[in-house]
Amino acid sequence: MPSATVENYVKAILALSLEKSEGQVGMGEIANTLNVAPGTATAMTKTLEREKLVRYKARQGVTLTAKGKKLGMGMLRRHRLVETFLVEALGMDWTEIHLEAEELEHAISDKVLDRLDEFLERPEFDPHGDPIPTKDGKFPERRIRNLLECQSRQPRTIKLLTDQSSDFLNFASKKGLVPGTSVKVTSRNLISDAVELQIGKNEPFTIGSNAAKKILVSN
Amino acid sequence: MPSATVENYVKAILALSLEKSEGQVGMGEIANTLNVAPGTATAMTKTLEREKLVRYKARQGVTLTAKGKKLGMGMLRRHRLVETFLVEALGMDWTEIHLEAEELEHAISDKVLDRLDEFLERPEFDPHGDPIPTKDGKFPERRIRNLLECQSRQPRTIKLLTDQSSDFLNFASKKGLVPGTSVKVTSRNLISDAVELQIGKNEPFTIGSNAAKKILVSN
DNA sequence: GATTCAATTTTGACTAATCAAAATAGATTC
DNA sequence: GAATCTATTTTGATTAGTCAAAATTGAATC
Repeated sequence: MPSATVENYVKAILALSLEKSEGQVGMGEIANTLNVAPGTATAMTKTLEREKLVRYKARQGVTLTAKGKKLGMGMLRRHRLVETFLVEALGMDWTEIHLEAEELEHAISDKVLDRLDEFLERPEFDPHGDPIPTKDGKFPERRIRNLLECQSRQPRTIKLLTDQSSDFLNFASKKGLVPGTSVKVTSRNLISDAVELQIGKNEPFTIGSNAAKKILVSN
Repeated sequence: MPSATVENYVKAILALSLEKSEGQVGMGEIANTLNVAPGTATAMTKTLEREKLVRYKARQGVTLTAKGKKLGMGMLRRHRLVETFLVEALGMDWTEIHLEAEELEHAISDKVLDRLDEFLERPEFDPHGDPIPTKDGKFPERRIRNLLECQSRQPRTIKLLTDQSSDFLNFASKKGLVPGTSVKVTSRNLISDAVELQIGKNEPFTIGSNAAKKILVSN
C-alpha cells in the first residue's frame, strides 16, 4: 500500500500535469504545491521512481507512469466522491469540504468507496462541478444531453437548440443561450418546474423545464 | 493534534482498563494488543506521559488522565459511529466493518462526525450492540423504555410488564419474558408489526408490537 | 567564452515510531 | 539470603519524511 504521503505526491503530480497537459513536472512546482522544501521533493521523487510510479530525469522533471496515473486518478476519484458525500448526504457547505476530503481520501478502502459511490447513485460530477473519474481511472465520457438532465454546477457548452421556431430562438438569444456559450445549472427545482442558469459571472436567471429540455449541451 | 499512533495507544489503554475495571495497565498488555515490542510500548508510554494523557509509574503500569480518558472515549465514539454508518447507510456486513472503521476513525474531523451522528439520528448503540459514547465522553445513560423503542442487538434486562392481565402474563412467562431476564431485539419490522426477540442463545421468536410496547427494559 | 542566475541536487541533521537484544528490577522459590 | 524467573526498561539501529544550507548544473546574459 502506498503511504498517504506517496498518494499526495502522485496526486499533486497528476494535477500539475493535467493543468499543463504536456511534459514533465518540475521539482519546484511539486515542492510548491505540497509546501515542502525543494530537496524534499527531489528525495521523494526518487522514492516514487523506485515504486515505478513516475519516470524521473534529473534536472528535467517527472512524468507519471501508467501505474502512477492509475493511482492518481484513483485518488482524484476518492477525493471527489468523498466531497460529494459530504455535501449530498451530510449537507455540508461545498466551500468547507476540501480539507476534510483531503484526510478521508487516504483512509477509505476501495470497498467502502464503492458502496459510497452506489449510495450516491454514481455521480459524475462533484459539488464543485469537477468530473469524478470512473472506477477504471478515466474521466466520465463527454456526452450530449439536455439542460434538464444536468446536475448542478458543472459548466457546459451549448451545442444545439432543438426547437427552431423563431419564438424560441428569440427567447434563447435574448438570454444569451446560443450554441458555443458556456452555461452552468446553478439549481434545479422540478416541483416549481424551474431550472436556474448562470452564464459566466452574470446574474443567474431561471427558465422553465420545457425550455431547458430543448437546449442540448455537452459537459 | 495527536497522531493516529497516539490515538491508538490511548484507545488500547482505555479498552484494557475498561475490561479490568481497576488500576494500572501493564506494558506487556499494551504491547500485546497493539502488536509491538514491549520496549516500544515503554517508549510510547513516555510520550503519552509528556502529552499528559497518562500517568506512568515505572514497572507498575499506566492509567489514563482525565485528558486521556476524554481522548479515548472520543476515539471509541468515532469508531462506533463510523461502524454504525457503514452498516446503516452503506449496508455493509457488521462482521467486516471493524478494520475499515479502524482507519477512518483517525481521519474524520469532529465536524464531520457530528454531521454523521445527526444523519444516523444519534444512535446509542453500534451494530455490534456496544454503546456509543456521547459527545461529552460518557456512555449513554441507562434508562428504561419499552421493547418497541429499542434498537437492535444490544442485550437488555426486563424490568416490568405494564399489562398485568393474566392473559398477558401467561403469554409472557411462556415465552420467558419475565423481569430479570436478558433479552435482545434481533430485528424489528414495523410494517409487519413484529419484533423479533432472542433470549440467550435460544431460537429467536417474534411478538407483536403491542406486546412489545408493554415490556419495559433497561439497557 | 566567461559570468551570473535560478532551479535542482546533495549533504548532514532531526523527529516519530519501530525492533532486537542486552541490562535491570521485583517477585518467587529454594 | 541467594538464585531464578519474568516483566520491564535501556540501548543502539533502522525507516520514512522532513528541513536548511551548501554544492552543482544548465541556461541566459554579457
